[in-house]
Amino acid sequence: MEGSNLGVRKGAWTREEDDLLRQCIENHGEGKWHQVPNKVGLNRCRKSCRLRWLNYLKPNIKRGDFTEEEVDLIIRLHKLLGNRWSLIAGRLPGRTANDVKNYWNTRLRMDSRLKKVKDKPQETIKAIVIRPQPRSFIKSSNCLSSKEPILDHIQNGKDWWETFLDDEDVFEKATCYGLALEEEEFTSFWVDDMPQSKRQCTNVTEEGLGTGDFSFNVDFWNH
DNA sequence: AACTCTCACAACCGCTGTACA
DNA sequence: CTGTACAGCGGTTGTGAGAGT
Repeated sequence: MEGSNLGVRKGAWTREEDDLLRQCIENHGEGKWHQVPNKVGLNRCRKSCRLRWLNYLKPNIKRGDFTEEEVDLIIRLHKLLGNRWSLIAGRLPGRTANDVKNYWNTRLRMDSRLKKVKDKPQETIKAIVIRPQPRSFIKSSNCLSSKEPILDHIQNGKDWWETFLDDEDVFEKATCYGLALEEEEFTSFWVDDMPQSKRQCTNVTEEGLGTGDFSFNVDFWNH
């Protein structure tokens, strides 16, 4: 049973433990966390290993203070998504869910900037969260529309975004999320299951943004 | 110098969702 | 359909450093 690992070490990680974990991930890759302790002789539970890697050891983790832009994004996303820290962190390259959560709990919860947003009259801010749902893409026209027929077009076993990047006039199906803050012209769009490194952020100029009637013009670029 | 308090961050715990037999 | 194992998430706690008294 989880949590009853008698004799498993707890508390702060040592440099040696970090090295063992890093070595294990480099050799075997991420995932299969339950096997990690045995593979390298780490006396830690799989949760502890996973957390240490994701929050501290993983390459590309950004250290240091959050920028104004990041803080602004956190506030906006939290207003839309609530305490869904992993989703919020997913929009902040190099930041972890734990980082965002800690930052929120220690510095932003009582921040005056939040109060400003909260105090705005309800009719001046309209946050629209497009829940995960299938959309179709037409690359050639840089257009995304729910009115297009959704095609189950799976090509050569590739992930859909691979073909999306390679080919012209490719229709693909995906589950996507969209966010839009009316008035402040903040809009973003991302696609579920797309690896962070390959995610495409978008500038979205919206027309008729509302329930069931989407018509986006999308500028794509790669990270 | 010694003690207390506060804050930021690391880590743990309990729970949920999912895959699979 | 049910039980089990696992990954992942959010809430909470522990801890160390620095500031204040």
